[in-house]
This record gives sequence, C-alpha cells and structure tokens, in this order.
Amino acid sequence: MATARRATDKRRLILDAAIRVFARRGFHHCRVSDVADEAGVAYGLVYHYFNSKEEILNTLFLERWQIMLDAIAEIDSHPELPAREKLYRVASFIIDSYRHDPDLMKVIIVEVTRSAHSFGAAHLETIQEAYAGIARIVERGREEGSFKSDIPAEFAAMCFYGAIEQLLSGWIFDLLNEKEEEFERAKGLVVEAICGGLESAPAGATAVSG
Amino acid sequence: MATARRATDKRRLILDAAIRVFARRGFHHCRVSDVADEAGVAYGLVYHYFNSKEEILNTLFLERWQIMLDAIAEIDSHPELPAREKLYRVASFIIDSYRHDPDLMKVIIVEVTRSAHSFGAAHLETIQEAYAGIARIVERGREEGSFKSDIPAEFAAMCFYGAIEQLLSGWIFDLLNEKEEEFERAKGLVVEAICGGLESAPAGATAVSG
DNA sequence: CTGCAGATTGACTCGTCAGTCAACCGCGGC
DNA sequence: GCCGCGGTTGACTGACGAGTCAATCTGCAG
Repeated sequence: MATARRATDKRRLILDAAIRVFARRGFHHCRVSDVADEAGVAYGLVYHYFNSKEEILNTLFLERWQIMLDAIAEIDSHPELPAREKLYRVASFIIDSYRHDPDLMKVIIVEVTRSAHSFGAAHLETIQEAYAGIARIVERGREEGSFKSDIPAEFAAMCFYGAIEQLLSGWIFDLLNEKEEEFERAKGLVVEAICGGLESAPAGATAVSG
Repeated sequence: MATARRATDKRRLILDAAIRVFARRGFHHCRVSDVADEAGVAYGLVYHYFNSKEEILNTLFLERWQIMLDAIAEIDSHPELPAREKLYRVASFIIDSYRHDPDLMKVIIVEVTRSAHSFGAAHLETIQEAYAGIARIVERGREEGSFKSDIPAEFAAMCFYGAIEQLLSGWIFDLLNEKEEEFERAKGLVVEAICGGLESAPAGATAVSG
C-alpha cells in the first residue's frame, strides 16, 4: 500500500498547493503551472489527478462545505440548546474555520460563494443548504418563542449569514484585525448584533447569553 | 457640438452595453468584442474611448459608487432623523438601486465589491468609505442613546451592509423573489432584523449598560 | 470644393495558458 | 535480471482574446 499512500499524498499535495495559490493570486489570475510549482510536482501530474483546473476548485469547495453543513446540522440536533446559543456555535464554527485555515476559506468565499458566474452558479444548491440549515435553527427559535415571528426564518438566515460573510471578507481584505481576541470577540458581537439587535431596549429587555 | 454630442453618446452606449454583457456573462467570461457587438459598434471604437477592458468596469463602478456615497452622506446630514430611520433610508437607497438597474448593481457587487482579487483590491478604499458612512450613522445612534454602546459602530456597519449585500445576492442568484412588494418588504425586514434583533423581547432580562 | 481632425472600422498580432501526450522512471512480482 | 504498470515528467499544441494600427469615413471650416 506504500504506492497507494504516496499517490494519495501527491493528490493532497496538489490540493493544498492549490489552496495557497488560489488564495494568493485568485483562481483566474493563476496558472495551473503555478499550482504544480507550488506543490513541487510536474505540470502533467496535476492532470493525472484532476480533469481540469476547475475540478480542483470544485473538490476543495465540496470537501469543506460539506463539513460545514454537517456541523450546522449537528448543532441544530440539540433540542435543549436555545436558538441564540445555536447561532453562536454556527458563528463560532465558521469563524474558527477561517482562523484555522484562512486561505481555504478565502478561496471558498471569494471564488465560489461570492462568484455568481461559473462556480457560484454551479454550486448554488449546495450553498443554499447552508442558508436552509441556519433557517431551520431560526425556525425552531420562533417555535419556542425566543425569536420574533414577524421576520421569516429564511430572511433572518440570510441576514445572519451575510453578516458573518461580511466579517470574513473584512479579514480577507485586511479591513479587520486578525488578532486572536478579535475572532473571539467577533463571535459574541455578531450574535448580539443579529439576535439582540443594535437598538438599546427601552424597557431594559436586552437578553445576554453566554 | 453635434460631434461632441455624438461622441458622448457612443461612449455611453458602450458603457451601457458593458453593463448588460458583464451582468450576463461576467467580466472574465466575456470578450471585448461582446461589448462592442452589444453596443452595435466596431471593436476598435471601444479602445478609442477606453484604454482597456478593465477601465470600463472601473468607470462603471466609480460612477455608481460615488452616487451611493453621496446618498449616504445626505441621509446622515439630517440630525432630526432617528438612527433607525437613517438606516432604513440607506437600505431603501441600495435596494432601489438594484430595483432600478439590477444589471449594474449585479456587476458592481459580483465583479468589484465581492472580488478580492484585481477590482476589489483596487477599489478597497472607495468601498470602505461606504462602511464608514454607515458607521457614522450608527455612531450617532449610539451618541443619542438609541443604539447600544457595546457593539462598535464599525462592526455594526459591517453587519448591516453584509446583510443587505446578502439580500442583493439572493436576488442576483435568483434565490429571492423579485416582485415589487418583496423589495419594499425587505427594506423593513432588514432594518427590523438588524436594529430590533431577531429575539422577541421578553419581560425582565438583564440590561447591558455601557 | 478641398483639406483637416476626429470618429469609426475590423483584420491582424502576439502573448498566454489549459489541456495533451509520448516518453521515462521505479518498484514489486516472477 | 527482466517485465509491466502505475506514477511522473515537461515540451508542445491549439484556441482564444486583449490590444494595435493603418485605412476609411464624416462633417465642418475656409
């Protein structure tokens, strides 16, 4: 199996190199040879493991997105948790994903999630599943009475996800500080902003969780 | 002046054609000849009015973004308006921009605002001015006491803008209904979600004071 | 009518890659 | 020691598309 092992390693090597190269130069602005060079591998080998440049990006996206979908489903599978806590965990997961592998998240967001042409369109349904997962959490919050019923769950989910993606964009574009504490702080703040709202509660009704 | 007039017309013709073509196929997936054809103009004329394909997109972006920056500043210049009303007007302006010219907004968002490579990076400062403008509104809300002080204004601005951009993306990607009523409804909902929060305000919770 | 200046044309150039392919290696089996 | 078969190599091709440019047109001024 030593052979099989090594073959797998090279494939992984190429994928990891692609993450770095795509993150650095962007999918459209880099050459397949850049990926091969970064991986320390011959040009042709890339085409031994992948049918096209696009397939590399598709692989990276699907691999990672599925992990996120599973995480969201797992978080929502605890009936005892309040909706706000669930959303906090979702925000945590996404922000930690960025913290742990910023290049990969950058590639996924910039090249797929936010790219209406080619990749965004191709993976539209997969992307939507994340919104749907978040919407399910909000829906439960509505059912249990902790969330308002006049904001549709799907709508709330898009606002929540949009806010988080904007934060990630802030880090990606270097508009936000990437210090460790900032990540932790952002988790709490984004949940407070979306769940608690920006307005101060006149009658002193702002709930604080955590 | 007849000559100058016609020259201007052709330039505008090319810009408008570019909006349609960029929106339909994406900046990277269309040829300069597509733009020329769409404008009903010879290939070379595009290069008479613009130095490069990129310059066309830059022109479109700067033109429109400045209008938005002015609108935000104008909205914020009314001291008598409460912060929530100001944010409502900002949301209105952006959503109406999309309603009025979806192709242009699609191009700006997909190709510039959400494109970390090339265009997004090039116009980073200009884009940031919009966040700053919204942050200024939030800051005033904090000062006048209607907004919480524990969420930084810049952070709140990014959440607000992110939520709106996500909605526009929903329309762009055809995830959301483009009916007239939906646009109006979305304006109110997004402001309610961000300002009022998702949580229903139950009696008696700890108030956070700052 | 003539000539100039700017507008307009579109065939052509030229660099750039994505993807191909024929040859080459190295290891495991016989 | 030889064979065969994945794994590996990188020079090459073919398409494509941005940008150039010399020729042509058009309208006006003298």
